[in-house]
Amino acid sequence: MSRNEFICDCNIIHQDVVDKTLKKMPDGDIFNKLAEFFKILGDTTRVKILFALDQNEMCVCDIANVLGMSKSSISHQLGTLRRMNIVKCRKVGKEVYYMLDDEHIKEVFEVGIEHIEHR
Amino acid sequence: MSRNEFICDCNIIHQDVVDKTLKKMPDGDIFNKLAEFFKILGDTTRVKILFALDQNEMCVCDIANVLGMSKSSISHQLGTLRRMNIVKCRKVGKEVYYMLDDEHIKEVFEVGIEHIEHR
DNA sequence: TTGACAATTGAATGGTTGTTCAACTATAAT
DNA sequence: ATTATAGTTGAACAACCATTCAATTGTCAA
Repeated sequence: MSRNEFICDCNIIHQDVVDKTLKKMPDGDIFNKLAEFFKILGDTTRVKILFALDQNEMCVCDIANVLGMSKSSISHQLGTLRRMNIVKCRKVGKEVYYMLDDEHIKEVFEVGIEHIEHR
Repeated sequence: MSRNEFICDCNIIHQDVVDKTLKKMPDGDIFNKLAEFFKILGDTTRVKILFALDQNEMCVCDIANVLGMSKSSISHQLGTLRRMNIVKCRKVGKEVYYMLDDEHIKEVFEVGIEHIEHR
């Protein structure tokens, strides 16, 4: 009986490969954070917002009009992006202007586009 | 009455910015594909699988043991990754060995880690 | 051919999430 | 003060998704 039978419903086939790989796996939290970050980019609306903000800073109303969506849903998404430190904003009178808060976003997009266009 | 009132619940504030941005927005499908790609990376299990496969090619059983998860759930996720052309596999007898099918994955990870560690 | 095992698959389930709706705050103008 | 507008927020709903469970396929060994 394998000692792994308690945590997994299958036998190890290559104990050496498993051990070697386990040793190289970093602390578990980095994976959660990475996935959390990519999950943010994994939505069409948010991707469009970020692309638009990469052109100009914009107020909520303008973004809503560019995307053809309601102010409310855009505001919800901007809140998500702000909480993840991907965008920041400044207030001018009644209006709130949003802009990118991460230099890497464009880089990330480019690598993603490379993947898509390569197929 | 603004002509946009029919598609959006708010008035345009900066018509020039909206027009300029709309002109720069690429065809809508690229955003769907980008989001689809990032959504795949937006899951802890899949990120771990990809990190592990970046070390060695591995069979389903070994991956399940490295992650401490069931063969079934790993197989489901590998199917998703295969359908998105992010991993590929080769069959040897009863076993199926999986490996990365995208040179950019490591790059994407690195940019993601940059974002995380920058805060 | 029978039994064992690696892997896949479909259905079911519980949790997550994006949008809508309505109510609300804050600022500006009349 | 009152009205109008920009923006936010919480609840509700529907759609989506990751894991589990059970059944199945395909391959190897006895």
